[in-house]
Amino acid sequence: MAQSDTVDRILDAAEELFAERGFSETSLRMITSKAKVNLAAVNYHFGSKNALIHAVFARFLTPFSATLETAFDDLEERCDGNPPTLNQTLWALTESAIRMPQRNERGISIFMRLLGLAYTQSQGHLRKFLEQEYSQPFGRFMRLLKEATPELTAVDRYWRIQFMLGATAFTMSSSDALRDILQNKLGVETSVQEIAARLVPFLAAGMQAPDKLLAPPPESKVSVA
Amino acid sequence: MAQSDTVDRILDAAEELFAERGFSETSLRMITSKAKVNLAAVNYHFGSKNALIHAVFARFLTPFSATLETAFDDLEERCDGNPPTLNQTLWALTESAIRMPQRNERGISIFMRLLGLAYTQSQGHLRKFLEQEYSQPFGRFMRLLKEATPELTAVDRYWRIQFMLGATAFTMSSSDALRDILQNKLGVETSVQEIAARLVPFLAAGMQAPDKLLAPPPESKVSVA
DNA sequence: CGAGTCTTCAAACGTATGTTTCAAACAGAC
DNA sequence: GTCTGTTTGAAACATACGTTTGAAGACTCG
Repeated sequence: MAQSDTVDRILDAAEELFAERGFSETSLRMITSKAKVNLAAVNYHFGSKNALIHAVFARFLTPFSATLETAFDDLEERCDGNPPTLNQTLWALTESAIRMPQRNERGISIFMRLLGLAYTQSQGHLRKFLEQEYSQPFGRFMRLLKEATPELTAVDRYWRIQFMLGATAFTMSSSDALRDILQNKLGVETSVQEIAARLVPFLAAGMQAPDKLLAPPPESKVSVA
Repeated sequence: MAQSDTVDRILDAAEELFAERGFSETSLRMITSKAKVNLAAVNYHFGSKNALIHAVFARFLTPFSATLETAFDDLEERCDGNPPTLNQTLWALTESAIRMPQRNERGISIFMRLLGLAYTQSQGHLRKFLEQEYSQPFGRFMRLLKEATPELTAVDRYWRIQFMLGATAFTMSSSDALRDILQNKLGVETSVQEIAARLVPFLAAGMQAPDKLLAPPPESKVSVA
């Protein structure tokens, strides 16, 4: 074990536990005992718990954002000049995620869940870290979305992007549990690829829905104030 | 102060702090000092921190589920015989949430955020509590969704419901933060009602999207395995 | 081999948490 | 007014946390 596989053992254990239980609900002692590593190793190798959290994200996000950049490059080249469609953009993102080399078969769903938690748990330091570390591919994705939906106002687009993010992060993050339920209730097996194949059309349809209604449909007796 | 307004002061403070910071990130000392109440009062009146969390949810959720039941009653009566449409069902839910009597103007958004956190933070006790306490209106909502989308297979419907839940829970659980970002970037104010008015069409369109694609669109060079 | 560096280990530190204790203050009934 | 049950108060409890320490171990390279 040349260059301390302690670091990787810690990262593996932390990644899994954070995804399962959240950040503040996971203690360093849980991580180190799952990783079969001494408690002090975390502070020795990473400096602090927060720095460990950052490292967990960086280990996945750095190669992923590289993959994503080349996928976007390919896409824009293929469309030469014309802006890529919404479907193409969403698929470029989805395929980049699916095709990332995974440490294990749960890799994607674990990471989706972590991303969801990052957005949801109010860990100020994490949001700051992600923003300043990965603003470029994120901004590029946003720009592609904008060009693919020129009919939307900036505000409408903003909110619909949030809805997409939510549906994706939520579904992917709990997809293990959901897959199990589905198998028990309906006797169906589902792969991450199939979930993505169902999710993308859902997102695209939502993104391109007709204008927002400011009130409930006319059939309804009650109106919104 | 006849019947101990201590209880309500604690509930108010807890509700607000939980929504702001999450459950495990909020200590009893923060709550009691914000409520200007002795620390021991929480355990005296509620028994434990978990029981306090349950009480915060029950205070909102119990009247809400009653409101929701009558909204569903109204809706089904108005449709006499025919199953309500998807839009009608979603709006019945949304309006019931919006029209709930609020303790203050932030009432809805606080509670939406709490619901999002409940789904998102894996607080086992909370999920168990909510499931066994409010399974009836939830089941009824699911049944209405099923009748409103007879064209979907059970599996498709299952996944799309997850997508809807995700978009909703995620958006609501970070809606304050998102609103702030929006206000800073675009200088727009957004009320919960407006978010809902944008969310419902998005969900309805996604729910009724054309059949899932099993592969990326033909323009794409890469195919899913 | 042995000096020097990097890594592990057990133990402790200081702090914060949820919960308990028990006496004091209070309320309403007689 | 006094008694009884309920509510508050300050303090302590036990436990868990992130982090630090300093010595022991392992490894590299001359």
